[in-house]
Amino acid sequence: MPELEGYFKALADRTRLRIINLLLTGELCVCDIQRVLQASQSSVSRHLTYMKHARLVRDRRDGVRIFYRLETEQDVTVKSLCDFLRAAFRKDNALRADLRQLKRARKEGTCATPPVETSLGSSSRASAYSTTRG
Amino acid sequence: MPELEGYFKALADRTRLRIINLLLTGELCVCDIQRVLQASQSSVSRHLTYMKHARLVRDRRDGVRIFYRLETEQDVTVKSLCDFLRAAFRKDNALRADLRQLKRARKEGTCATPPVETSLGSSSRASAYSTTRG
DNA sequence: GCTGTATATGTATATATGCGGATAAAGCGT
DNA sequence: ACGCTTTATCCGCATATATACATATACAGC
Repeated sequence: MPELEGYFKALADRTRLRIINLLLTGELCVCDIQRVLQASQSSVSRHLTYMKHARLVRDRRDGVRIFYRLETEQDVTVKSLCDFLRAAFRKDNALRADLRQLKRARKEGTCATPPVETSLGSSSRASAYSTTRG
Repeated sequence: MPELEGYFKALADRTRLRIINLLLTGELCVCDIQRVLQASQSSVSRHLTYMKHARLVRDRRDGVRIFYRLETEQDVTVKSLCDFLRAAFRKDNALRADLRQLKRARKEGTCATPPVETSLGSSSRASAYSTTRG
């Protein structure tokens, strides 16, 4: 019930802060987060589940993938919390580095934003499934 | 070094949130906090020490007492964090109740704000020491 | 220096939580 | 139905931390 404490518990971990940092740029699926952060799959999944229970993020299924995004529409508190985080994260070099990695990953093609198809699939992403258009 | 995580760790506990809620109204000494929150002395002291190490609060000695206040002048991040907290705390009934208790305590006379001396010491506070005027 | 008050800390215990590796479950394509 | 991919969960282990009780420290006044 005291969900405020829950928010802070959810924020009290480095890995989760890194994940939120990425999600502040938009929706992402688990495997993208895993790749950008170079973290183990179980770790990323567990942290996302944790934040889901804390009502910090929301998930959405699209085929095999689960996309996560910040819970900003529903909850006003989370919204202002994210505003604070966005400002505070700018001062953190490691988090900025993660964002650069994400940008690089987006160019190669993440699940969320498929690669710009100049001719055809030229990305080195190893994935047997199409991203959205099933 | 990643102090942001430290802030959130410090906020990820109900008792510490209650303490911060009180400190948002101004400086307080340990015994006042203890009395208002009805918490054990060691608990209050430990939590304050924890938040001091996290650089969320600052302490100041005055005689026997140690006064704690939020670290809002020094750190801009803490300042905006406190702005967020002030707004979020208003929605929490238990925290509002704590504030009412604090107000009541202030009337009887806390260490921080001694009772209004209409004639002489009429408060029931059990304390052998004067508050500031030593 | 002794007494009493205020605060901090030591110890022991219980609980929470992080992690990696393995495994399970769900969905897609053939 | 089977295999592959993605995600979630289970297991064992290590660490962190909240708590209560007891004790130690710091300070003021006599």
